[in-house]
Amino acid sequence: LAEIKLSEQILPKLGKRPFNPLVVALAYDGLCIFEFSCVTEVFGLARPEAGSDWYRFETCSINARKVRGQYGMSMEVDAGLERLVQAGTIWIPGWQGIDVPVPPAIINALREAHRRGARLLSICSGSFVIAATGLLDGRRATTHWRCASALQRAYPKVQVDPNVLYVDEGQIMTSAGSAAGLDLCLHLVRRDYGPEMANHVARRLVIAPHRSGGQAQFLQRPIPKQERSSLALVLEKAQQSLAQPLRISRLAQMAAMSERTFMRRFRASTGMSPGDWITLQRVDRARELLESTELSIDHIAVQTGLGTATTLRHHFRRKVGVSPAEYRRRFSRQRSDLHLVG
DNA sequence: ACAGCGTACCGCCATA
DNA sequence: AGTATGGCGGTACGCT
Repeated sequence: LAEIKLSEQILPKLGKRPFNPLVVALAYDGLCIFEFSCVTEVFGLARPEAGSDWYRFETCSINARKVRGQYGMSMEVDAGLERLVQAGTIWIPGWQGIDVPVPPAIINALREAHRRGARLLSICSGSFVIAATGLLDGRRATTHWRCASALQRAYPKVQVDPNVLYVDEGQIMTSAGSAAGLDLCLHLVRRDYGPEMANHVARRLVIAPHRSGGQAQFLQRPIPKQERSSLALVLEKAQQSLAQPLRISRLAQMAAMSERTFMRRFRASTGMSPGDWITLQRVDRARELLESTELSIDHIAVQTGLGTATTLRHHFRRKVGVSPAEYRRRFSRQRSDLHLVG
C-alpha cells in the first residue's frame, strides 16, 4: 500500500524526464560479480511502482560474446561496445586488474560517449578505466582504498581522494570499493528522481539510505555542494542536540527561513519531513545507547529527546521492528558472545 | 486503549 | 511564461 501511495506521489514528477534513460554496464573477462550486481539491482530490477519512466538497463562487452566471470562461471552478453552509442549512463563495475591495460576500443567508446553527453560512472577499480581515457585529468576521483595510491601513481593528474565513498564530478562519478558502489547508485537515483525515490530504492534493498555512525570514521560520505547550505548546518546542529526539544519554529529560525520554506527545503533535500527525520535520528541514537551502555530505557528516552519510555518504545518498534529490551538482549556489546540471531 | 490537546504538515494562494 | 517564498487554515498525527 505504501508503494502505491508513493508512486502516486512521484509519478507526476516523472512526466518530463530530462535525461536519457538507457543505462549500460560494461562487462569484461573476470567480471567483478558483486560490483556488477549492485548496478543490476538498482537499475535493472523492474520497478513497476516507478511507472514506465524508470531506467532501461542493458549490458555490453567489447564484442558481444561470452565473458568469463569469476568463480567458475561465465555469461553470455548480447551487445557489444556499439551499444554505448545509445547510452545515457555508462557503468564500469570494476576492472580486470589495475595493471591490465584498457583496450583502445573501450577508451574511444567512452570518450565518444562522454563527448555526446553520456555520464560515466565507475565502482572500485573501474576508476582505472575512466582514468585511462584522460577524462579524469584535473578532476577529483576515488577508488578502492587499496588501489588509491596505485591510481594516483598511474595517473598523476587525477586528484585521488581515498577518504570518500564516491566523488561526483558532474558527468563523471567514481566510487570506492565494493559496497560504496551502492552508495553511488543511490546517489545517482537521488540526482535523477529525487530523494524520496532514492530512499524507496534503499528500502527495497534493505539498506540505510544514508550510511551513518559505525564505520564512518574510515570512509566519509561527501556532502554535495548544494547541501552545504544553512539547512545542512542546522541538520548537523540538530543531530548534536537531540536531547533538547527541537521545534520546527526554532530550527527554521536557525536556518534563517520561514517555517514553510524550511519544511519544503527539508523534504526536497532529505525526502522526509523534519519530524520524521528527527525521530529517526533519535531512534538511531537510542539504538547506539542500547548497544553500548547499560542505561535504563527511561534514561535513554531522556538522553535521546524522545522524552518518555513509552514514546521511545513506540517509535523504536516502528523503525527497528523489535522492542528496545529485545534489541538490547540481542545486540548489547556486553553479551555479544551469545551471538543471538533472528 | 483512550481522549484531549498542541504541534507538524501540506495544499492553496498571493506575492516577489 | 517560469520559479521560489511565506502566510493561512484544515487536518493528521504524536504526546501525555
